[in-house]
Amino acid sequence: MRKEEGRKLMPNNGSLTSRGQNSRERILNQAAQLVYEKGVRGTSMDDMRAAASVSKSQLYHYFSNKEELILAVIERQTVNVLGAQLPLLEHLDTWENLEKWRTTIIDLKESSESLGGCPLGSLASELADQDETARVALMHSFDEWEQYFIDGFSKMKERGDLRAESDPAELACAVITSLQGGQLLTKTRKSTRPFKIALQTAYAYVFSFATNPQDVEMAKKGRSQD
Amino acid sequence: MRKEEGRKLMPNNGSLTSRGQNSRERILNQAAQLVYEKGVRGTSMDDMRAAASVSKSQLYHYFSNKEELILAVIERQTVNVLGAQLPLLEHLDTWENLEKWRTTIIDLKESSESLGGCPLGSLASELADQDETARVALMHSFDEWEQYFIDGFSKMKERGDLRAESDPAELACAVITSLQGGQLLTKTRKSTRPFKIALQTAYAYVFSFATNPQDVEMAKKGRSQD
DNA sequence: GTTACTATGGACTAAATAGTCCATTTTTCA
DNA sequence: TGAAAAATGGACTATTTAGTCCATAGTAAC
Repeated sequence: MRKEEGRKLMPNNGSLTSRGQNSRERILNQAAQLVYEKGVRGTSMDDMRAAASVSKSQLYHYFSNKEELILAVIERQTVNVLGAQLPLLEHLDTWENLEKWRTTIIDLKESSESLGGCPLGSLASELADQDETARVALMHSFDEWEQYFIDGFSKMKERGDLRAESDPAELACAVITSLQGGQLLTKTRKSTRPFKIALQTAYAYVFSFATNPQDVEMAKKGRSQD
Repeated sequence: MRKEEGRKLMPNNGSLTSRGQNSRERILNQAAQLVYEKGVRGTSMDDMRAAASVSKSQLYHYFSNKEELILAVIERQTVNVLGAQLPLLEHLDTWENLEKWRTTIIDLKESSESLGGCPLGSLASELADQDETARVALMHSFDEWEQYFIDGFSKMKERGDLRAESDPAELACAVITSLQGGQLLTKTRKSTRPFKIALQTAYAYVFSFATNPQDVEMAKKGRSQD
């Protein structure tokens, strides 16, 4: 009961007690988890209420309706997904680091028992056609994700690792779309094979714009030797 | 009222009158359409009932419950999706025909107003984790789809268009996953750009196994001249 | 026509759903 | 300490949902 530190005096955000923040967090975490497992329409407000061990009035005290809660879930999952890869995302500017990102998320996928697809992809598939606000939010999540790749590829282009006719934005889009397709098929087939093939496909496309293909080979070797 | 021909005597399948078949078809078509637009959980049995202009008892006369109806929808959408590309799918064994398939489905996507994603992909995203029977059915749908590519790539390999170290099954998987990822992002971004980039990415991967890259260039030129 | 089967209409139920409302408890801070 | 604000408990409602049931109408074939 004494684990939170930034306590008392001056509510951290819009007039929320630390107790209140705690409740709100619990709701949001449980909601994100449930929605990931059962989908938005497959998760009732009461399911989330029960999972978070709060009362109905609390649920509606912190989120005025389901739509708003789901919007918060989208933001939360964006932070979760990008956060899990953040240190790697920030340095996607060498062949070696690019390789490291790939092997890391493949290991992540392979070690997890879920095979449940990407939280953002699942939300996008369910909501893009139903809720314009959610669609735009998810689009921005993908923008944010792609931007790390755009930045990395741009640096590689400036440095001369990628040829002048390469388009960093296009390559970034290729990586994210492939990854999403891979997640979807992997979830459907309950096998990581499509995921790996999809990433391989996207990478081959990126590599095809390499100025010195030997650099790419070296980066791969460096990985497998390690 | 006289449009159906295979009428009378000997019910075409399990004791269904032509009138009955007509009702069943109407339900299935409307269900497929509604589920495509609003998702499985977003479409109630009553929605489908109303759209098909049938009574509750009819709905449950032809489909014993929602799960079974959705299973029928999966089969129907598989036929719809593959059927729309069938003549092209059956001859994916030259660079030129491969190009023709790509340009055709891109044109299809671009001309349609929907931008609503692939019906099979959407179903897979919603159901793979929820309904094991549906997951397996969808997996088989993707198997069937991929098989056309496996067959085409195998022929190209035998003929020497694709190098010996190429793996037709892997290339087929690359095409389908890319396509699905492209559909998802295109639906989220309301732009056909991701769809086109995803296909471009998959094709570049396939082309990278070409024995004679000039053949590929010729096939592309042949398209753009036409 | 009569018999047997198929097709249809629609009322009905039990459970689940999103959301409201008000009373009570706990915390803040002057 | 005491008033104001935040947090909580939980009953309640109106609607939607999947699914049942029974009665009636239509059709096939002898």
